[in-house]
Amino acid sequence: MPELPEVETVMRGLEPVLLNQRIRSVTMNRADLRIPLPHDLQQTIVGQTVNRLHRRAKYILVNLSNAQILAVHLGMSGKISILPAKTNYIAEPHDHLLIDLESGTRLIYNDPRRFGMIFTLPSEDRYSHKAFAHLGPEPFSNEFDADYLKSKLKNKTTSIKQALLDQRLVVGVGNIYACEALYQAGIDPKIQAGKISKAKLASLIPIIQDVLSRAIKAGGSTLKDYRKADGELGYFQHSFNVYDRKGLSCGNCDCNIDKTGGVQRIVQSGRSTFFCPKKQRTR
DNA sequence: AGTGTCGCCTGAATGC
DNA sequence: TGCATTCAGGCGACAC
Repeated sequence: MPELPEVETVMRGLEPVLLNQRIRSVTMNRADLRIPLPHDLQQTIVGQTVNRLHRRAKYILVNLSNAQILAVHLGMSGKISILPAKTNYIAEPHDHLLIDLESGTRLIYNDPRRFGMIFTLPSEDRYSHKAFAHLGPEPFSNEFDADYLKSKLKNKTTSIKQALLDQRLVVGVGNIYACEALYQAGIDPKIQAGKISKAKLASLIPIIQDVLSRAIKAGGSTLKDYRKADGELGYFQHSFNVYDRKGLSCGNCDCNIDKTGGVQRIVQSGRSTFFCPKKQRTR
């Protein structure tokens, strides 16, 4: 379940391998992802050199020498592994796309649930493309400040938890880090987004940034489906305060779990929310 | 326009 | 044991 830290980690892992490399060939084993691989992927990217890698929201963007961008979204279960040159490739189930570089390195896109997305776009369409046009600010940008948050959430009747998951408000925050940030801010995930004071929202911003940057430092979180680009495990999951801790103590817990029942799990529009009812009461 | 719900998809975990 | 059900969740599509 890659969120911003996981995508950033994968992007950083790919950068040294891909930068200034020429794409030698592409093998599409299976194109019918939920959003199908473009049929002209091969002719768009083969022979091109990688000029730059970056990240926008949960997309990895690869700038190519022909002014096209290769965009990769890992969806729920997408993984990219790096097979060094002269290493024997052992095919795994769900290896949908192989990209071979001039260096001999092979990149393998594997995605059991096929929720991921891979497509190309002209770099000039970077802001107008429908995948990116609606996206809100990056959580580390200056634009993402208390004034912005307060004005965007004004009169919002939806819960703060759901609001944080909306990529039009701010990008990169998914279910795990929304839960963790609200815990750290002491905000009740159920309360209406429009009812939170500006001061409280102001405090939430550096907390979101802190949770995300600590997760990036730890190499992301390893859950059922996600690993770093080099196949090693991220370890931020060991730092969860509330996520996936139903009935257990929260991070800074000093409550009597036998009495309180510990971390609670509720479902908000089909998504699990984990929170500590004692520490998250702020409105 | 804003909000809520569903479907996509597979594998792991759980239930009977 | 084995089969069936539930759950995970990012995002697009759709309904109201």
